[in-house]
Amino acid sequence: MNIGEVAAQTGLPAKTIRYYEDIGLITPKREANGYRVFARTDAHKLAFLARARALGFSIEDCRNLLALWEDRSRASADVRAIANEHLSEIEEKITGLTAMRDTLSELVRDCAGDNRPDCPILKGLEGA
Amino acid sequence: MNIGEVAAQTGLPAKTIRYYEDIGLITPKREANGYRVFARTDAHKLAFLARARALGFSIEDCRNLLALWEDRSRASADVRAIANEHLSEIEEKITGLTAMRDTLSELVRDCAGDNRPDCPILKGLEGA
DNA sequence: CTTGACCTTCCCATGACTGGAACCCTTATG
DNA sequence: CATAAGGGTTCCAGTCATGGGAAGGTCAAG
Repeated sequence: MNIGEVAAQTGLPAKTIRYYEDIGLITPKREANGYRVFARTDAHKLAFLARARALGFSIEDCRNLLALWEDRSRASADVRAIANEHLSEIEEKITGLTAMRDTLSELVRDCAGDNRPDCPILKGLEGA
Repeated sequence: MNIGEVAAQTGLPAKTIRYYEDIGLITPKREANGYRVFARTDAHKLAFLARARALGFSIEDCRNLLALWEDRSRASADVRAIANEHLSEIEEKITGLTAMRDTLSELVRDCAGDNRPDCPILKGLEGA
């Protein structure tokens, strides 16, 4: 399989796949002409990576998850620890964004949004 | 006012304040010795920027908001448009993160998290 | 006179890509 | 047989909003 095909299969851009090789997440073989050859296991790894990234795991988390995935004698506790850690980061982000949204939507609600210069949004940004 | 004082006042790191000067958000004067001198208006601008950044506005949004803030003949509609645009970006992010959280917490919930290798989280990442 | 706390500029690094240039390989067509 | 299209390759630079750290100038206190 060439890079284009595996890109189409996994939904990852070819550029990203090359990058993943660069940082050592995958190690596809090469043909005589220099082209990368992706074995089925490479494609599986990339699909795994695509899903993990879609769930917001960092590249380093992905590296660790991939290692656990390939380790037949892993402990599911190790996987769970990574996932749980990530889960609380996500929840923190949601909390922060929700606070932003609430503040901002109040300001927007109070703003007439017309031709006049008077603007509660700017007043809100100006000072407490 | 020197940079340290205005940093303490606004809560912005000195590095960030220098960066804001670099990209033209503020233009503090200089003393004979080369030190930046922050007038009260500079400090106000920085406080404004700190609040806008805390609400997640991009630097470019901040630049535009700052221009509107200083324009006595602005239309509040212009401010509102920027804020509304940003608001929907925030809401998109919240939606995406919430979806991640839901998927991930399901996987975590189903994972025993013990010494055994069997792991629903990895299975979930492996394929649909 | 020296110490320590400021301040300055400059360059490099982050995360996870993305864009683009310049070039090679393969196949189909005029 | 030349060429054009559509793969592939490497390498370099840019993104966003800073942060780290080096190398050095300035200033007030002891």
